[in-house]
Amino acid sequence: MATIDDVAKAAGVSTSTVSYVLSGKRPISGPTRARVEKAIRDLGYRPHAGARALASSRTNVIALVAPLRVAVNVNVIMEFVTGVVTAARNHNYDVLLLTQEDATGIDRVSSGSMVDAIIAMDIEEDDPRIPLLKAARQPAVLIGLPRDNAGLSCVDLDFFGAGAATIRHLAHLGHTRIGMLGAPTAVWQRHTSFWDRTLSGAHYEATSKGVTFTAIPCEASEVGAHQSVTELLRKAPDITGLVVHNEAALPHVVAALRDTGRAIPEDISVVAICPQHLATSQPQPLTSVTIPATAIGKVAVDMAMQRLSDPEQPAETRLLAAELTQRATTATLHSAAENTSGDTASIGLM
Amino acid sequence: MATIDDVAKAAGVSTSTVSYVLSGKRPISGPTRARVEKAIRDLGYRPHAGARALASSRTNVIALVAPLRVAVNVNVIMEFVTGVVTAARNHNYDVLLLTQEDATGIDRVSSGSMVDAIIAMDIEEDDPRIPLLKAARQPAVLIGLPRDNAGLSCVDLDFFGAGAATIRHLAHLGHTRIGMLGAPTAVWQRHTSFWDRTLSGAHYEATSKGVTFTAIPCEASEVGAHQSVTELLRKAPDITGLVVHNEAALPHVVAALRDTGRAIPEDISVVAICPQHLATSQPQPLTSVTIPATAIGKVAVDMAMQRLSDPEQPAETRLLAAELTQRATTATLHSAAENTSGDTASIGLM
DNA sequence: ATAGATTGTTGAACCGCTTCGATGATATCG
DNA sequence: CGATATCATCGAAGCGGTTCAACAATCTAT
Repeated sequence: MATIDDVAKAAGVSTSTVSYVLSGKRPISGPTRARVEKAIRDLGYRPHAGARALASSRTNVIALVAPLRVAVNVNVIMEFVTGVVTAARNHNYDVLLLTQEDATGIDRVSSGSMVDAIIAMDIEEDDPRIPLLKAARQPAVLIGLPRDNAGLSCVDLDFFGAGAATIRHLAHLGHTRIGMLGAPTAVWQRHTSFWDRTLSGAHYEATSKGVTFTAIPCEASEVGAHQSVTELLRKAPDITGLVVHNEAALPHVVAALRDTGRAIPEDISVVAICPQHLATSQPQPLTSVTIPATAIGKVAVDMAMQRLSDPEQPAETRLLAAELTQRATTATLHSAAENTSGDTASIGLM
Repeated sequence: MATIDDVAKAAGVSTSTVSYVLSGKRPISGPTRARVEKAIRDLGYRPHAGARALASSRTNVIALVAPLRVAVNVNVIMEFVTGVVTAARNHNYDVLLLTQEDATGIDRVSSGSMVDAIIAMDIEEDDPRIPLLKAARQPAVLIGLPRDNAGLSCVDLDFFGAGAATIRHLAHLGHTRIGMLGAPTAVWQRHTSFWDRTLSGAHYEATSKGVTFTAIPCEASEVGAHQSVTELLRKAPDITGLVVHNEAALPHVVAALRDTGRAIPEDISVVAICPQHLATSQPQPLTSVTIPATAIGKVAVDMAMQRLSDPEQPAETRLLAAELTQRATTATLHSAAENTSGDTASIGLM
């Protein structure tokens, strides 16, 4: 492997000149720069990452802490990861992948100076990683919103707004009895931050709009989806609107509703909170609030880069606005009443 | 950050002694070792990864090249990644994540000495990455089996054997008209290695067992699955056995078969090639050949480590034996005949 | 013509660790 | 008892870059 000295020799300049050509931190005359660049090309020279990291205290690597268990939401996670990796490359950064499960990971890569910044996803309200991230010498960006985020940058979809938007949309269409199928019980109990916030937003909007609102958990499997639909319809048999915030269960929920003889959107309107491709790839495109996973990943990287370039930069929290797109699965209660018994309509007036 | 010199000073020894305590490459007396270890603990010392890499030409990082596009088989990919990351940690290695799309990635991390080895997944017959991997100074391990694998280590499920096993199983149950739904057209055309081999194995076994065999592609979506099922039943209306090698389409295929009025396994036996959790999590557990993704990821890492510890170690190819597990979706043609018209049975005798 | 500023390049120190050869102290043997 | 082997530790030379102070050469203003 050619070293920087080999290049310098070949170009007839000092090693520092080569370094400055590479980094652009000092002006180099045209002819000199050309000679150096030729030598680099001829020798196929590539700076040694370790040497560079040692001398400059920059690794050009960021750590990404991701939940790699076979999770309910692999699709969403994958999209986050893709967004992060792609954005990182645009800043000339590579990504070191850590699993949530490897508790020592954060400390290891941080105090070992393996990375310049850390991005952690799937953050819970009281996430055990928070103290580690605060203690790290490198800036950290969380994808999610923990209870205590002092000194840490956070990005996420405005899930409170997302929850509210779904209710507002359904209420606007005339629905007054609304149900919600959410995360699996485990996520619910873990107080994963996104889920708590969706629920609050929905509750808040339901209260202020005066509509009844019933939310229950939903497992990710086909069987679980059927059970949850059954239970929800038992608890609140008169609902005409349903919010589903569970990517994995989505298709099964739709199927289960049909199995009960309910037509979508004639008998029941359905709005999802999920990545866009999931909403549009269904046989009947779903009205949905998009989870812009790729965009969030990109913002996370950008925030990390910002804090690297200006260490004085204070931590900030950025919540991306929720946008609801109406597709084929929601309709006004009025038009629904045309195709169904008067019961539903009268209930709507209660 | 404390350096090795700080530790040496605190322990009253030379820096090299500290280094040898850490690496164990030279014997150190009990008392000395104890003093050094105490100093390390007191100072919270962690070796600087860059410095270490520079001095030892070992980074303790491996690169993993993964297809991060939202692929049909996110679940499987995720499982490979998990297997690799977990296994890597057991060897005290971290994982740098590269995307397939970033063509420069392999060369960058290789010639920049960012990693000690490279693992590439989702290999095609004539994969454009092969020349890059051969040119790399670091050992490479492929998950998949390209046409030309000289000098490269490969691991994969024995997909030829898997394809053969599905046919053998169905033939053993008396089925003589067998259909197969495979990868999407794109994968088929790309000659992704696993799919070609499954097909060959199935064909080979079908020929030798004298059963008729019809395979067509299948897209990953619900709509695509329905279309493929319809087309297959048009081309080969008399099939009593079906092999599905397409994780994403699996549940939709099952649903589509039911929609045609066929009961599983009474009217048609179904065997899948997919990760185990997918087969068992269906409402009706599927007879399947397991894709042991986690295990393959682990083997890939182990092979890489082996070649690192002994550079003379020649490249080898390891194909994990395919194992078929019978569950609820396959039955003998005889018992099927009891519940169906004589037509099927007579065709079975042809 | 000369002091001062600007531009382009260099030499050398340093980043933090590994590893090899050397050294002194003990143990082993004929 | 002296010669030799063994054990534990040390000093110093890299590994391959970055960066700073300094210097030479050229340009501007007086």
